Amino acid sequence: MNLRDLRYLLAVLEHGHFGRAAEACGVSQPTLSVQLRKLEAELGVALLERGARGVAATAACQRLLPHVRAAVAEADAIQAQARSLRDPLSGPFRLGIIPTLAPYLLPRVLAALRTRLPSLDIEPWEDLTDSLMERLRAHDLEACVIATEPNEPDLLSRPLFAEPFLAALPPAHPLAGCATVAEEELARDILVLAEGHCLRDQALAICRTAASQPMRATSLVTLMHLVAAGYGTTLIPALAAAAAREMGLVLRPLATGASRTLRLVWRARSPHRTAAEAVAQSIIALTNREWQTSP
Amino acid sequence: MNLRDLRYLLAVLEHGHFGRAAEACGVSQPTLSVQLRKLEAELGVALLERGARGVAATAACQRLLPHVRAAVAEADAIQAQARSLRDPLSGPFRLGIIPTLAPYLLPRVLAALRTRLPSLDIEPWEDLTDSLMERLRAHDLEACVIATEPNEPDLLSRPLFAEPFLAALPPAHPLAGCATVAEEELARDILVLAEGHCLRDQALAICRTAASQPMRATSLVTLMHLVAAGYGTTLIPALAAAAAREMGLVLRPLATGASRTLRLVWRARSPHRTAAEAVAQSIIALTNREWQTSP
DNA sequence: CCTCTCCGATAGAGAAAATCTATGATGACA
DNA sequence: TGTCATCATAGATTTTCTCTATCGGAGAGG
Repeated sequence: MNLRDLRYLLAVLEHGHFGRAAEACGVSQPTLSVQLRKLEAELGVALLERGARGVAATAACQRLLPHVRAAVAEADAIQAQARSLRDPLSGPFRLGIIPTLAPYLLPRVLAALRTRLPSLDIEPWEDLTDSLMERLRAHDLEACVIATEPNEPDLLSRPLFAEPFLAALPPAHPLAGCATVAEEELARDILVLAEGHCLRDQALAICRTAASQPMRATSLVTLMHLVAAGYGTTLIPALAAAAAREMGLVLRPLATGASRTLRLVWRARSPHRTAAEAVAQSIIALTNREWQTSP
Repeated sequence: MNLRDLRYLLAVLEHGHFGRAAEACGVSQPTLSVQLRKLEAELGVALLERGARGVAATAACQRLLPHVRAAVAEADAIQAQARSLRDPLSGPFRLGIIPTLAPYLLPRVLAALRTRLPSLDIEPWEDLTDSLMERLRAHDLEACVIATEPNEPDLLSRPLFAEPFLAALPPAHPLAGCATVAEEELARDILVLAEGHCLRDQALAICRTAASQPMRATSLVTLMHLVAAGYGTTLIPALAAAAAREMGLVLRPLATGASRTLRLVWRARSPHRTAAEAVAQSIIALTNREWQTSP
């Protein structure tokens, strides 16, 4: 069975006339005649009653008609939706982001991304790096923003921007008086996130220490509350600075100026790589401008 | 766009593998490869991401997928329903019947018709002859049972049985004592149905008179009530005899034994003519047996 | 590091299907 | 009883699909 023949059938019924239906379909009258006879033969059911004064649907045909119309309507829907998805910079784009970045980056770029890529339907998805990469491989995400290098042959990535780390201290902390903080000093009472957060590993690596804290924090906000309450110090990424300051923390640059590099990662063969590149480009442009206007 | 290609797409997504999908579809792997590329080109959208380890749907494809599945499901529904309609003695069969016959004939034959033609879905439609014929011509009915000859070139008909007329009298009526009633005598105070009922015209013709009654009755039951109440006499078809007797009317054969002939009528070119003939045949057989068992 | 294997893409030939033009058949209508 | 309108049919042509054979790339494993 063929959608074309179903359309022929609907046309003949609509016009009640093979010739006019053929014209409407842009084919010759014998074509309709042959194809509809073939359709009747295939279904084993007489669909049309050919009278001297026009053509009418048989009762059997009337029973089938709702399904015929539905099938044709679904086909039309496929084409209509495909038309709106035709632009590579359109359609759904599921974007994974790590939790230590999402709440601080998204408010800054999401609205602007919608303006720059109006047909791209960016659906943010927040999770830990490993989960994001797994979803990316499983085609459940089109791209993700992470702070590590993916190092997989199937994946491509592009650096977006470097985000400096800052020492976050309670106001009363001895180091709060220094202009910069040496990583080794921070190490003494540093608090880090729960396992799985890349920021945890990076903080420990930068401070050349291992974690031994009794508290478990699964978000930066929790961590900053702990610091504000005087349990210790921590290392936060620069984009979280405003939130930290609002909580009364003192922020100091690190002695080495260590930073993490955020990257956009996507599957090398993904048909959405064009969109991914465009998203990367846009985030780069937006964050560069941001750094300048509100450092 | 083609239903076949949509099925190919679903198969590839289901198997995640062109080769196995091709086998499932009963075609070669290049066929799927070519056809699906063509489908992607036609829609202008990348549907599949071909990876080293299998094939996956793109985000665009996932948006289209519900419509694709729906279109294929509707096509399957068409074929399934067509299969059940394949038998010419199956499917809906809208059968028109005149009001002076329907309530008396249908109870006698409908159940038996269902037994004899179990897949034929007989839907009775009661109306006056003219309306029935109009609906028949308009393909809103497959056939009708009427008491007149259609006399139209597009229509075929077949006599079902002859139904004698009986004089219906109130018990106190002078003619109630006679074994038979002469039509001229009945004519004096005969009551007939409203205009449009063929029985009205036939009764008046048989009695060689014209109607001049003040009362208007649109059903035999009403008419019989009028007779029972002593407003006059009437002529009823034999199948209504039992109902008339139950109302206390006296029934007498007519002197001439006049009767009406019921006919089944259908469109000469209707694809349901086989069913129509079968229905006619069945009614003939059933009523013949009926006459014998309960005259 | 190199081969081996697996998988999808491609090319070209062949088969199948759809379509066209021309014409036939049938019934309505004047 | 022609004439018109309408759908069906025939045969040629074009388009589309499908096949076999083969290519090329990417992992896997020695």
